[in-house]
Amino acid sequence: MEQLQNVLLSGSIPAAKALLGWKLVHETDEGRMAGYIVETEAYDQVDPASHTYTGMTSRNAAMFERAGTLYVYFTYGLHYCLNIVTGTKGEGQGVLIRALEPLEGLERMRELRNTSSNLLLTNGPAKLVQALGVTIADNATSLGEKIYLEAGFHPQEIIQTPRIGITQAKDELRRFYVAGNPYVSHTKKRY
DNA sequence: CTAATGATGAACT
DNA sequence: GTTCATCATTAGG
Repeated sequence: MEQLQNVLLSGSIPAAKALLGWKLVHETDEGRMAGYIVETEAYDQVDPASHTYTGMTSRNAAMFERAGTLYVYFTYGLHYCLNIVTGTKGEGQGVLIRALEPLEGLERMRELRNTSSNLLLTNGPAKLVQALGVTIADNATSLGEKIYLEAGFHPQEIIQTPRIGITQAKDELRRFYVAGNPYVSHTKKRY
């Protein structure tokens, strides 16, 4: 975890890669939900697609905090997504968690997501936030409170691609995922 | 199977 | 008024 903090400090791109395989845990009153991180994207202040590109606003302020802060934002009028802030305080960068492989609390996740398919539980940034029961109230809190990371597995192969759902800087290779993992977003439905 | 679209609100020009 | 780091559903082939 010492190691992890150093990687988070080193910048969003190495952090996005290093976070793959870590277990993201949320302790709630309804139980513990957890999953391996299998897909991420890196954002920083020199990136036109980043919320921090044009500077600090009331929405993105958490991204300018120190590494390990959580940035939860509301988008498209109905969805929330979760980032882990990277870099030093004031840099405005972070890693978007795009997909998890569900591990613990599946029952509760299916309830929150209103689906019976495990594959569709957490294979997208807004989906995993809903499945884990994360809310806007968690914005600007830190890893180590109700939400934290535990050591997981070491990915065998990591694929790097352009990011998803953006129009700016669409050719920058800032998306990373665990090769062959069925819970990666935009995977064909197979159930 | 793939493509189009509606939901729904905050931030920005 | 337009854009958006999205998703579920519907229409089409």
